[in-house]
Amino acid sequence: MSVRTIAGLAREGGVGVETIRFYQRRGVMPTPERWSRDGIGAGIRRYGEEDVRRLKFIRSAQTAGFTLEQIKELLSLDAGEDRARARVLAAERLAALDRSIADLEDARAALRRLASACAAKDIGPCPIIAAFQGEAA
Amino acid sequence: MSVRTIAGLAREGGVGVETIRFYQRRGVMPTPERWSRDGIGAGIRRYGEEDVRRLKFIRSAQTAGFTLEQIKELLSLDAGEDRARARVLAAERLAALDRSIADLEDARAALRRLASACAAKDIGPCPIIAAFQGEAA
DNA sequence: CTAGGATCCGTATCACGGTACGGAGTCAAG
DNA sequence: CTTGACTCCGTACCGTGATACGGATCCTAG
Repeated sequence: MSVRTIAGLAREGGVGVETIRFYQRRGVMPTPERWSRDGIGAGIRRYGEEDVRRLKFIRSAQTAGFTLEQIKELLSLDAGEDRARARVLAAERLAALDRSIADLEDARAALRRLASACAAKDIGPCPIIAAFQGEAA
Repeated sequence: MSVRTIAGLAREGGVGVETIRFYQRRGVMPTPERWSRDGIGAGIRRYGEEDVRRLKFIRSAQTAGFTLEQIKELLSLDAGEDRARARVLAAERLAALDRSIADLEDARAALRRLASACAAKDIGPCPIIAAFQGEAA
């Protein structure tokens, strides 16, 4: 299983074929040469372990909140060994991540309060709006 | 300051005028009647405290990850006092919120590891890709 | 009463991350 | 050597949440 077609790569990465083609257009996944054994036709592109790793990296980085553009930069930095820039990107994303987590935790707390308030009494309006007021950033 | 124009409402809510009009089209903000003192022209829409609260609620709910569609439903439930449905929505969102927070925390841990690994040594490729591999959901 | 801002409204455009479609080329099994 | 699945490619379209534009209308200060 060291060489696969685009469908195999997609399966291993847990994405659709179209998504990989989309990533190729965006420059975050490489577009390997077509490869035909007999040299007659144009052949079909083949993908290896490296591509699987790259695809998994992309999906991970996405859950960390990186955009495809940032991921592209990260990958090119990795290749180019520009460590300073990579550190800056990582630090920025870390700060953003901290903010996002804090926001979500605030939201969760507010929503929890709302849910118990709503469960507590069965008459009158559910205090959804009231519970959220003043929570805004 | 109990009556304001759309620009005033936008300012208080920390959004643009166009955003409010967008919310009106989406049905999450009301479109009050035009109001002219002399009854001659069509007049201009006026907004009050209730609208400010509603707008703030929308922004808060958005940071909790609700979509505009869900917010619209939440607001209509609040008006209609359908507590059971409101609880279901809240519970669903709470679960999704927990998952999101866990994802972000995982990503943060991975990124932290990466950042220190990258800072530790100044030779060779920055282990960005390596650090993320295997972290994928 | 006029000049200037604001407002109103429809419609267009944007960014992001995909998803879908259709026709032509390619490959592998029977 | 045909058949059927898969690939390649361009291009169109989708949902979400805005943001921009431009002409008509409206309001208010001077």
